[in-house]
Amino acid sequence: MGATLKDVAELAGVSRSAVSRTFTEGASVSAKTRQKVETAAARLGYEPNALASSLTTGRTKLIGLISNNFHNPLFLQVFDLFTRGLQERGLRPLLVNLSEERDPDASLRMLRQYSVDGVIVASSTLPPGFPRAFRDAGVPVVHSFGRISSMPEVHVVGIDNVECGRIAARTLIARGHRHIGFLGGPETASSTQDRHRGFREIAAADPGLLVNVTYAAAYSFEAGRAEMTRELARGPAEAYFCGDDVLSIGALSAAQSAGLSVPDDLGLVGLNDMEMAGWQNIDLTTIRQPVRDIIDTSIALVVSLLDDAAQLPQARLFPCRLIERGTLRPLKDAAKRPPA
Amino acid sequence: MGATLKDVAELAGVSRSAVSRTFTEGASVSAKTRQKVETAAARLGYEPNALASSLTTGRTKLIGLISNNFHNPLFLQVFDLFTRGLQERGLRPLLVNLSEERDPDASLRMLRQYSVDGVIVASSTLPPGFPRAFRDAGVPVVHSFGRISSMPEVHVVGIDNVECGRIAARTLIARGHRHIGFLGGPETASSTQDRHRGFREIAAADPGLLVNVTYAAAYSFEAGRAEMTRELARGPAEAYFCGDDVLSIGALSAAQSAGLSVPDDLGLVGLNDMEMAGWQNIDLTTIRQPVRDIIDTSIALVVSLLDDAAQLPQARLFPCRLIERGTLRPLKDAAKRPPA
DNA sequence: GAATTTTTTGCAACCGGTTGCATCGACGGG
DNA sequence: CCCGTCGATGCAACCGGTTGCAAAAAATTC
Repeated sequence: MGATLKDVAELAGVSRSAVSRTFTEGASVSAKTRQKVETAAARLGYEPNALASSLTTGRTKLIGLISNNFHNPLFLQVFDLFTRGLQERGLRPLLVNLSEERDPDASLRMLRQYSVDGVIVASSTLPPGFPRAFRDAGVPVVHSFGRISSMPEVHVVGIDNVECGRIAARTLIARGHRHIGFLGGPETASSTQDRHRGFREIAAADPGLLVNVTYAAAYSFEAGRAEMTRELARGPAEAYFCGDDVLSIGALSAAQSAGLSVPDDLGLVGLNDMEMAGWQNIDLTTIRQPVRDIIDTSIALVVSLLDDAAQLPQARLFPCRLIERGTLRPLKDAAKRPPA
Repeated sequence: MGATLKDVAELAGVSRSAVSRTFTEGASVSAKTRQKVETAAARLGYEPNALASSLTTGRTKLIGLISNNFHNPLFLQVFDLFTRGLQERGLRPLLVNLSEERDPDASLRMLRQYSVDGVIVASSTLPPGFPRAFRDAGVPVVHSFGRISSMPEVHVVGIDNVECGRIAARTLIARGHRHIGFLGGPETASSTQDRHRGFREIAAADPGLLVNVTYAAAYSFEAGRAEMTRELARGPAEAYFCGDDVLSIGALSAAQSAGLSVPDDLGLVGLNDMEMAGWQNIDLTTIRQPVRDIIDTSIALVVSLLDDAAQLPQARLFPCRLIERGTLRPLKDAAKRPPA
């Protein structure tokens, strides 16, 4: 359908190599031939075939962008930033949806068949087998929003979930609550486990503190609402740390339906600080995850790995911080603050 | 890095063609050679290079998935359904973010360089130049969520926005409102124009009806909230049709901040029925856009165009329907209903 | 103006596959 | 037993590019 190198070469009256060189950064071509080639190419509407060239160069500039978070509003922003960032660097995201029962191996084979130059997994969990499979294939992998470990199998960029748990617990205690709650996502999620660990650690250091721990079935509105409804029936804590903003909004909804006033009757702290947390009719106090930093770092990392895939897997983590809004009561009185 | 056809051929003791054929659907290979080849391939961890084969077959199975809606929560669902649907058919979505000032021509060239087999544009507006450029290149284009026209330049799958405007106006009138409002997105958006047309058409047929028309600066929460705040100051209608759910939620928030009770003091009808419209603490009455149907149809269409790109551009539209929730008062009394 | 260096150019091989064509062998029929 | 048929196989050319190498051309030096 489209014009090829040969067509352009013939029209311009030069060799195919000459044409190839004019389209290759930093190749040696005289101004005259370049001129001839460019007018010929323009006339034919020629575009070099990136796939054909990848055969000899060994670079496709394709990056597999893998995720299973197609229900978390935060990830719309994540996809936006990833696609923009990759595009700006001349890389093309090949999007892979790993939701549901889809066989991860099939996706893995697919990515190898398309010889992606690198892979970014944007998900808290990494499908088993991915690290080894890609290492064997020599394809760099960056795990964004992943669990930070001291001995990572692949490069990880994310937040310190344990520390988030600590921040949350400290915050709830600082607000004067003596009965606090942890409302996590699925108990099997490593992010939930890590946050619980940090939360428990701080709570345990405070004798006499009452702690409720409960888990929602999913990181979703419905699950949050259902679990909080159950919790209200069981006898709730005064304030909860929820493992995600959507979960928090579900819990908020349950509290409102029960006629409770937030933050007076029930306090809530979320996690993520997704856009809607700031909406005035939600106004969620939450712990902000530095999404932009994580993504920028992930992209920079994958770019650097393109040149040198052999770097030892590292974990890079970013600090999170509390965003004060309306679902948690303010500090009781100045006296409780540490002296300035 | 990975094993090639040649490696497998040598290990299996057959020709390269034999190997190629065992991996090609419907090629003629004896059971014996297939066996030899498969064990050799398994031993080497061989995966055929899809890009190399695309060179001769002329098919890449890559589909450009273009969008500029990376801020509308509906589109997370849209990406989910598109990626899943494409994957299930063995197609690979190459995601393109057309947000902001990015040069559409650059994306266009990129898609040609990667020889995508087809393009799906998931956006209400189509970048100018796309239709011709792709037609010239012989690449099928499907415009999802696009404006329906009787003389489409490319295949369009979407909803009838004019009819949505009519439905909204009829609904507001049926609820007994005599002063109704249209709160659109940006006035330049064709979707907004079409909806306004339908809305106005019905309103004009009802003498004595008061109509406010106003436009938000964007399809966003903040814009909806700001515009409704202004409208409340100016003297609002009794009930509004908002051009999008997020916009509606912004308007809802403005009403709540002003101390108005919804739907008693102010009625609201949104459009899209995105997931959060059903959340109990939002509970938005809205017009549902059949997202799944649009996407399934778009994918089926692009698949059929892969075999026969010459089909004349068609517009396929789906009906929308009102989803009754809590932001619009119910029908006043049974007497007003059409007799059964 | 000749000798030397540097730049430009084309040739040909190669990247990893596919495929038309001719050959080869096996098999069934007469 | 010979012939025709047909499936299986390999050869070689091709898909659309890139690149090492040597020759040609241009620029520089003396």
